[in-house]
Amino acid sequence: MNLNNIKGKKTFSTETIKRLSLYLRNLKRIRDSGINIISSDQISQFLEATPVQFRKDLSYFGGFGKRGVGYNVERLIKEIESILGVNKEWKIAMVGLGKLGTALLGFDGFSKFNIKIVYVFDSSTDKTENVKKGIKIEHISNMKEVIKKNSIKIAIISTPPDVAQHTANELVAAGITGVLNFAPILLKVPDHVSVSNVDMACELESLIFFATKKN
Amino acid sequence: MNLNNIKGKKTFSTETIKRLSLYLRNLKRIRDSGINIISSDQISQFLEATPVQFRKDLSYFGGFGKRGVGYNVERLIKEIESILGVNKEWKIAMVGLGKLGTALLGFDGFSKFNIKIVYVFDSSTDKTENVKKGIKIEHISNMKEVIKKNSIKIAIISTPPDVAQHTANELVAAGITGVLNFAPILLKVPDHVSVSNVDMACELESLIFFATKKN
DNA sequence: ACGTGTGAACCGATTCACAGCA
DNA sequence: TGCTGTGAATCGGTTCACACGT
Repeated sequence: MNLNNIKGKKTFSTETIKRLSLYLRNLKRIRDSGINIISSDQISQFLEATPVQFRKDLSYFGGFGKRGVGYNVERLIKEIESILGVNKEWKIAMVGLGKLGTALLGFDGFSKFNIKIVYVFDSSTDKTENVKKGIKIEHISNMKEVIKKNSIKIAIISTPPDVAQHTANELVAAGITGVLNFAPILLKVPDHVSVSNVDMACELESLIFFATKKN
Repeated sequence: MNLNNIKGKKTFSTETIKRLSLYLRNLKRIRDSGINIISSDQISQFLEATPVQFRKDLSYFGGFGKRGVGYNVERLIKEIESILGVNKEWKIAMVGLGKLGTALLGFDGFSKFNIKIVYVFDSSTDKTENVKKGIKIEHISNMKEVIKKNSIKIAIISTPPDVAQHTANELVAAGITGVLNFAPILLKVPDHVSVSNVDMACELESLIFFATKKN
């Protein structure tokens, strides 16, 4: 049992954590296809990861496999869920209900991961008191209070870029410690807050480069 | 003038290209605020990149600055657009018009980058001949032909995971060389095809880890 | 003097090679 | 024997330090 996440001495990277999330999803699919035991070699065929990387990533949090045998799929799912902290439902907030925010709400792709957008805030008053898919849209002036009262920790910023930093400041003041940021700007936040930037335009533009320059 | 993208000897990474795209967007905002000349030190304040990284990234494609002075914003924008190949309009295709695909179409966040989703394919016949926002939704059986005929090079896969690989195969056969993949599986494609995976659930799950484990 | 451009040094993540255990 | 778990080696990307041009 090796716990590297001891204060000041974490040897695993952000990528390790993202991969754990990916492993988890694939393990669930493997479980659903009726497989109980799997080796790192077998699972690597479903993944953009080598068998060693899979084992190494897991080794940061303990050894969950049996030498000479492999991994118990069901147990590994439970362990990774526990490591990530996704073994309970997460209620998260979203700020900004423009085109992007509306699209994200409609997409609703997080609910099957036990992540639910339950609070949505927007500055436009005509959306206030509006209800979309059972979610009450509240005015941004209530944001701080609602987030504080309900101890929300994770928020999605889907506001226009020019108000994103201000929004982030408010969210941090309200107790948010994780931000999924869709605004194409660099958010300045305190050390205890994590920001993950999603930028599909950058992905597409780099794709255009590689898809047309390769030979 | 240094061209490292000579066959078999490219020294820059995928990250370099993604950063160029990010630089481009920020340079445009800087231009719009009326600034003509900027140093790498100044621009780095808008970015998650150091001044050296900015200069290094550019140096792979040539020296665009003036020593002792800085960079001409307008010229740099033109140069980066030319490097990425985004100095013309890109017509791209989308396959799969479920919740995610519909959300992406509604979001329409690519059009301001000169990237337009002009062909949408779906297997459901009741969506066929349908028109959304001026885009004709075609049945997937026409996909190969339409993509070939119009020389489309980039496609978005927003199908369910179980048909994503098959879709990718068809797309590659039709001449696609770049895929933005939203399906949470590993696509197997030939070497000349680039795949960029977008997985917001992974982002959120890793965010939950860091946002709750940090202290 | 000032800021760019870049080989060299550094550092962190991945991969290797093998010890350890069922 | 087979596959996991992991210190050591390797590799690649970032940062340093400084030469160069204006």
